[in-house]
This record gives sequence, C-alpha cells and structure tokens, in this order.
Amino acid sequence: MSVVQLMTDKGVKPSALRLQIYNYLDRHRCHPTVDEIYVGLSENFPTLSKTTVYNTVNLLAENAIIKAISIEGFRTRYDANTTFHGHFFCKDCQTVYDIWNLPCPESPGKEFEVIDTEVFYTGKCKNCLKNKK
Amino acid sequence: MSVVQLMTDKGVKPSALRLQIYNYLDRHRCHPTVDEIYVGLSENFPTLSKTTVYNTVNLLAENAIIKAISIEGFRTRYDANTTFHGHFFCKDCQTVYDIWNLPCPESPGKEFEVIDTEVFYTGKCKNCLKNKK
DNA sequence: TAATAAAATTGTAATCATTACAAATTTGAA
DNA sequence: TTCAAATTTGTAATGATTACAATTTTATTA
Repeated sequence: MSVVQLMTDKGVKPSALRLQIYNYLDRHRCHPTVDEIYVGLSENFPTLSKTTVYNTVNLLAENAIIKAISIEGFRTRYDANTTFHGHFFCKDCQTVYDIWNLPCPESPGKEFEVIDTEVFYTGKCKNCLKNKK
Repeated sequence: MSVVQLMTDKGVKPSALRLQIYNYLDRHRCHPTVDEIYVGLSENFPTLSKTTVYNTVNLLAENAIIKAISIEGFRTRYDANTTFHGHFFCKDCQTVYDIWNLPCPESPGKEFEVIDTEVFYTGKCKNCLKNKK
C-alpha cells in the first residue's frame, strides 16, 4: 500500500512536507534522529523548521506510519519500517542495527493492551571490537 | 550475595550514600526516576544532592548492579532487579509493570557482543482501560 | 473568483532531564 | 596528624523536546 493511501486511511493529510519526511526515513534506514532528518532535508527545503520535523514524526508515529525508537534514552530515532524487528545499539559507534529473523516476544498477558513491542540490545558491534585491538 | 559484596567485587566502594540509593531501589520496585529517588531520600538525607543521585545510578548501572530502563524515552528509570524480565509502560497512568515468565530474546548473532537485552511493551493497562468506560 | 475558515508550517521561548565542572567534604593511608 | 585520593555537592551549561502564537498554505463557500 502506498504511503499516501496509508496516511489517508489514518486521517493524516499527505502534505508534500510530510511525504518528504516519510520518504527521507524510507531512503535512510539508519534510524535517523530529528536533527538528521532536519539537516538532510534542509538542503532542498531551506524553509523547513525543526519544529515541523518534530510535529511530523510525532504525528506519523502516533498513527503507526513510522516507529519511534528510544533505544538511546536521550533522543529518539525513527524507522520507516514498521514490520517487527529488534534493534542493537553499539555503545562505541552509536550505530543502531536492525536485528531480523527474531520472533516477536509473546504477549505480556491479558492485563495489558499492547500498542507496541520492542526488543533492544545494547553492547558493542564487531567493527568496534575489532578496532579496539 | 550481599550488595556490599557485589559492589566490592565490581570495584565500587560501598559508601553509605551508595547503599542508601541502592536500598531505596531495592525497597521501591516501581522503577523510580532520579527525581523520585532524590525526593524519597531527601527526607532522611537533607544534604543529598541530585547530582549525586545521577552519579550513583550511572555508576551502579555501568557496573550492572542495577538496571537503567529508558522505556519512556524522555527520562530514565532504575531497577534493582537485574534478573531478566520485560517491562510494560502504560501510556495513560505512566506506570511501568514488570513482565515475568518471559523468555529472554535470542542472541542478535555473533556480530554483536551483548551487554544488555530489553523487552519493552507500550500500551494501556487494564486499570486504565476499565476507567475510561 | 474573492472571501473566509481550517489546517499546516514556522520561529522563538520555555521546559526538563542530564551532564560538566569546580569547590567542598569525607575517607584512608603514611 | 597530615596529605592525597575519592566522594559528594551546588551551580551553570547542554541538548532534546514541547508550548505557543504568528504566519503561510490549503480547502471551502459564497
């Protein structure tokens, strides 16, 4: 399904700017921060405001069009891929890796209505372990 | 093993204040924030500084004596229970529930050296769903 | 098409968790 | 006791995020 259709179904008007921000995330699967989105799009959209980026990613995340990833604690990253997968955060290079082929954790029980499930790993990636030797 | 022993083994000197902060977390299993720890202990320790609470929880978390839980994104909560378990965050009442009897997710693969694994659920708890009707 | 209302975007100022850093205090060894 | 190292503290700075009001754009109606 197209993003335009997806947004329309959720009652989110697919404005040019919203599509630009979504497409940025779709093209950059490295889980960009708000600042990275802002800097990346500012080249072509000089009038872009960082507040708009915040507004937009919040709106898209609330409507499950993108996913917010708060694996770092102090800032939020965003992911256009909403299919379940885990994330690994390397403490050295700050990279967030996708972890695929991971079964989604079982339900926490009928006491809870789950909106989102996340599996986060933190540690060190092979590259950083190698470079330290 | 006692906390004193645990700290000593990790090279963290078990000062009175550090034990107080650890014990606060041990007595309050609701995943307190730095501010909650600070306010809770200030009654008995008027000279306590919030910076010390930050320093201490960082030190204890780095040494795996406690666990940092950044399920909310904008602030960190702390947990004296380091045995693996999941967490559920209710968007309405802001409560963080422990989810037990959950198998620890499998390893992300040999490309990664894992220091910590977390399973986070967000959604709404039964209480909040009931109250809204 | 012009007028108008609603929605989207923007910029600035405020908020709040956290850290930086230097001063003060406490602890431990000689 | 004396001195050095570690701990604790207070204040100021940082940085992500939000509040909010103003501006611009879009859609609707006359």
